[in-house]
Amino acid sequence: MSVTTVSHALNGKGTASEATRQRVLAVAERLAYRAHPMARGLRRGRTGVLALDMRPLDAIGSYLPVGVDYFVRFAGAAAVTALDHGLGLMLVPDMTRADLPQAAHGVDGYVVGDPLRDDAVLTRLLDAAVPVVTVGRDPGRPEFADWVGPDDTVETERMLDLLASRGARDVALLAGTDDNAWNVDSERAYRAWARRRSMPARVLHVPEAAGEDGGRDAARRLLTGKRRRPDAIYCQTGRHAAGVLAEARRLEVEVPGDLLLAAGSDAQQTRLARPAITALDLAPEETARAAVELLIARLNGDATPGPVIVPAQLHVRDSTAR
Amino acid sequence: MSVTTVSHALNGKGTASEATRQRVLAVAERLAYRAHPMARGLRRGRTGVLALDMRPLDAIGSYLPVGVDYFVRFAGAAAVTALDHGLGLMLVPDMTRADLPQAAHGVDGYVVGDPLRDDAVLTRLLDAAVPVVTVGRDPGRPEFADWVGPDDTVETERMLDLLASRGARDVALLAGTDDNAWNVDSERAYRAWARRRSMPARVLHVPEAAGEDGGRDAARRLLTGKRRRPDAIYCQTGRHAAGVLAEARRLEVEVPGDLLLAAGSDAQQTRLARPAITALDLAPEETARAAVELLIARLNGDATPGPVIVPAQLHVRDSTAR
DNA sequence: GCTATCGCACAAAACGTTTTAGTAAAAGGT
DNA sequence: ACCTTTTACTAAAACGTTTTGTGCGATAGC
Repeated sequence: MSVTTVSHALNGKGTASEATRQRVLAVAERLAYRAHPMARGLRRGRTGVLALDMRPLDAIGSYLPVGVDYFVRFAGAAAVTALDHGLGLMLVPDMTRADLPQAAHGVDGYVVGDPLRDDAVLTRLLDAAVPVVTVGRDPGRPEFADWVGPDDTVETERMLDLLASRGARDVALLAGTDDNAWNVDSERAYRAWARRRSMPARVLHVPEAAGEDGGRDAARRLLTGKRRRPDAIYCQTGRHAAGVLAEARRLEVEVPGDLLLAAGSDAQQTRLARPAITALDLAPEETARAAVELLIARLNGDATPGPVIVPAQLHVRDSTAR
Repeated sequence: MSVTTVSHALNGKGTASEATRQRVLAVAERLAYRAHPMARGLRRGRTGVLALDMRPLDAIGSYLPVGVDYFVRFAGAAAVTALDHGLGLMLVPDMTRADLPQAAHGVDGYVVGDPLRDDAVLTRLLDAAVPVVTVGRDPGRPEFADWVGPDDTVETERMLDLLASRGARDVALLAGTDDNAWNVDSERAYRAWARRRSMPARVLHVPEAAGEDGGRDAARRLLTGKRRRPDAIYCQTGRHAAGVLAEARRLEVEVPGDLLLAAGSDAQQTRLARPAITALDLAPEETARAAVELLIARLNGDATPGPVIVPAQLHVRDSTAR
């Protein structure tokens, strides 16, 4: 029996008789035979591996855009989804490094997390004609539609409406400094919302990396400054929110009594804080699944349906109780 | 110029004159040429990819042996270490699945997290003669020496000594139910320590998956049972400890006044709890680095130095203040 | 001046598949 | 009975490297 026949039988490709096909399958099963992945890859031009590049993985602990548990939930779900499609998922810590492992060039496609404006990694991949899907759009690339994520405008409005419905009349925004769609679109939505309600907009920018300390500093400025104290603070990140809460307590500003508090992304900090902090759960599992599936669709040449919007889930907690 | 010469020049293998070598390198640089990873892999028999299998990744959030942030820090550090050696790191959610991606068979070696006794995944890999390193030993395989992790006996004693030095005379142990080395060795160390001090051993087993609720239940039993209330509780997992703390507060048992509390693994729960909980930081980054490097040594045929012991770091916090 | 030795470059084989282009034999149509 | 189509299988090419072995001119040794 020729190798061709075997290959055909195993892949269901050629015109083999049912008898031979079964015979091949039986023997393959018995020998626990598996096609050598690299030989197959070489021929087919496919590795069977996707890459996940969520920024500074080497800086974990000190800095992560949307928190530690977001990453785990995302990476886990992405790996499982890839597995469901017979693919592997490779972690690429830092695409910008020159000495990228050989393997990083051999993957079939990339999922890139939270691109910055005109993101360098994205540029590199697009130039190399590598299929790529991002989580959140690149603010500098409006024409790039292969992204997955929440509709930041809608979600921001939803949260602001909640705060308003709980009595907030003067909401301050505590945003990050990264130039990504999340920050940009959320701030724009906030300003538009404020304008519609003739509410003066007040935005503070705190580096994501500043974490809880950054939140504390910002809270001090907002709560003790000369200007009238806001009756609600909306923080983009959960860690900033936790910092704000700690500082409010220190200043004896009651949450939620004197101040409503909410976060734009859920994290352990928001869940474990007392009072627990109302937050948007950005649905990392859903997002990861959608991203991997969009990427696979792209690989298969399926017509891609532009961006995939994954709705966030609003967890209303004690920090916004009436 | 022949392909042979180019290959030799790029890999520094053959006998090429310095002149040609430089010429090849220059052109390769200009064209941004990179050897096709799969073709290279096919020939060399190496993929350039390592696999990381830390149990049920699909169950993340609901269950993880040592917590969410342990996983991130471990995976991140492992990926970076692999990168430093020019290798990629693939996430394998579940080795026991039959439909494992092709790619999972093509990797050069495996890092397997916290094996259970006579671990099925480990058996499978060893049978297939795939190089593998585990995090923590397999309790059913004393002869298997390619593992990396803490010396659970030493660390347990260190923690118990701390509790004793802070006045504890009756320490209860709250262990997990997974049959892995961490649980097994810690419990054995605890019992030996108790015997040496003529202290009655009291061990409760709570499923890792039970999380904080499991900790609460156990605390209720320990603190309200007929038997004399212990003056210290040592929990293996941070989440159990957080549950114990919450229940103690509910029962108006003061921590650390009436009860000392410590955890065998650090987590956000232990850091964020009030009072913050004394815990062992199992040094995921160090461990990951050591595991990847041991695996690479194995791949290169270096004489492996048996298990690599990575000391934990003891974070003394308010839950064990005098 | 003849033969080893050496330095340099290259042709060809090998890695293990998939795919293309066939070739016989059997079946079908007139 | 002849031509065409279908069926069942296979030889060979291709994928892009690395490695092995070979060739050839130059230098060195005697």
